Amino acid sequence: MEKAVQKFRQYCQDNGMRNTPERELIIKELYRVDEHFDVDRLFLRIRNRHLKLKLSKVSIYRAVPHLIKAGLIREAFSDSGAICYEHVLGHDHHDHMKCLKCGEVIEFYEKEIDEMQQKLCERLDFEMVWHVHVIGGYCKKCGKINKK
Amino acid sequence: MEKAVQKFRQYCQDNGMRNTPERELIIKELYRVDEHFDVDRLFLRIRNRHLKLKLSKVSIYRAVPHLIKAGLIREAFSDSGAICYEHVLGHDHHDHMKCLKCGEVIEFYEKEIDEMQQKLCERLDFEMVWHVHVIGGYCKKCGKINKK
DNA sequence: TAGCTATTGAAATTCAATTACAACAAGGTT
DNA sequence: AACCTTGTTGTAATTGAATTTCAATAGCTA
Repeated sequence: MEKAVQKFRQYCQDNGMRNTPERELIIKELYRVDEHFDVDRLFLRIRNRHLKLKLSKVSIYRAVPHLIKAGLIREAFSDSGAICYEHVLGHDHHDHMKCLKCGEVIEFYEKEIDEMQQKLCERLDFEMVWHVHVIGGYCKKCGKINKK
Repeated sequence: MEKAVQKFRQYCQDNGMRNTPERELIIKELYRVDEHFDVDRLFLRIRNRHLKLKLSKVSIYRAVPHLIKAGLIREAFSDSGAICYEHVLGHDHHDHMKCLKCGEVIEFYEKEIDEMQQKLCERLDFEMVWHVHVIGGYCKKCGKINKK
């Protein structure tokens, strides 16, 4: 977590930005829990945990693009309208499955898929910056039966 | 195109729904042009082409889930807030690359990636219903130089 | 410490998408 | 063919995520 704060401080330096308590609070709360989150969820978490401090939701919205550029978080998938993010620091790259019934999110990593993707891009002269690979379906528990 | 209309009529029958001129108009305009589209773009296309007819945008919003279930269209990717759809009928499955500079959308299909994805799901006992695989980056034309 | 300017929070705004509701019409029933 | 049930439509209001505006505030550097 401290690593994340450090990295963001560096990012601020490099980009003529200021390091503010609000941003540090966001990053600390962000990295305190290793879960997918959207802006609203993170906002509520901060509100509940730091009752003394006030932090506007707008500041989180404003911080997100920087956090992404700084390499702290990335978009994971979107969930009923809101974008869900996840940690990057200390996490290997992975993609997601999402159960359409219970909502569970399963992380997966297939080296070979990633490699083929990379080769494909090279073949097409396409310089990949990011990719999203989400699989929707029914998890082991929810199975084929209750598709609803 | 007529095939699409037919298929939707069948879908209506099967689901106790009514076949209306509005829905047929949507499908016809939808299948007249083979392009990615979002609700707003489709709405404007219909408005401009059929000046005499009035069709509410809400009707398109309401039709979309049915068109998806009926197997006529599917979500392709989302583009600055709005969801983009594409034809399913008469199109092989494919995924998308999107140039971050010029916005060009490149369709790709890698049999092996799809197969590995399928195997992965079987291994995890996950019943895949859909998947999204979008690669963002810079196309051949926009190259590495002008990243913005 | 002064001062430039990035950052903040509150409120207003945008924009896609959904919902409420009254009028309408499709299509089976008599 | 008129009737009636009920799915569908359009208008307008509403939701909800995300962005913008703007005045007040506070980092940072000289």
